[in-house]
Amino acid sequence: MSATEPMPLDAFALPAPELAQALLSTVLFHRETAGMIVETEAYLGGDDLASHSARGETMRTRVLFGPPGRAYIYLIYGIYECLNVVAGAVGTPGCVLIRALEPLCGLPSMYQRRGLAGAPATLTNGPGKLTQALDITAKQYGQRLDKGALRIRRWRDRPIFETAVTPRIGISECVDWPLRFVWARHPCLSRAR
DNA sequence: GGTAGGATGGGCT
DNA sequence: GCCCATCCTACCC
Repeated sequence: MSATEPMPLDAFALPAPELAQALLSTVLFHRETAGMIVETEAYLGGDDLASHSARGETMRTRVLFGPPGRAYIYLIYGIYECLNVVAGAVGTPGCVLIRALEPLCGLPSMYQRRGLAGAPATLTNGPGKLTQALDITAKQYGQRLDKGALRIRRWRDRPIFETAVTPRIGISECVDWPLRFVWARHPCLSRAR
């Protein structure tokens, strides 16, 4: 595959469902490790009751209401961190959850951070797994993703792949909304479909 | 192949 | 005090 190039900050200024699709095949870098994004979910503002922004702006959700291209990171089940990319414009609290990567660089570090053996796909085929493998924590809350230590870059020549759309995983509201986007049949997805 | 249960802590009512 | 945008292990087909 060809080399990567920076993703300009204004490329993140899309409605969450469009950004979720645009982020497929881009590469997430942090601390000597990197992986290609193959699974995302869009979370909307307004009437999307599954979104953390649905109950308004709080200390935790503050970054969702600001400019796009920032990291929204939260602790889930007291154990795992989940990484989201803030989408849209100021005041529109959409975001994109990064759910799975294909490991590309620094696999020994990923195995060490995960503390488990297994196939490379198991390093990053889930939202809690990939943050552990790339050492992404609440310390990165609010950071810009177009440049810096935690960054997203895109291939100069975007690979050709098929996108599939499904409902989101693990939520109890808006369960049928088609807002999960995957690289179809990719071996590193968190679920087969 | 499958599922049931526990870990664990911050956010919110 | 309850609820999680999860993961792993144990156990059962």
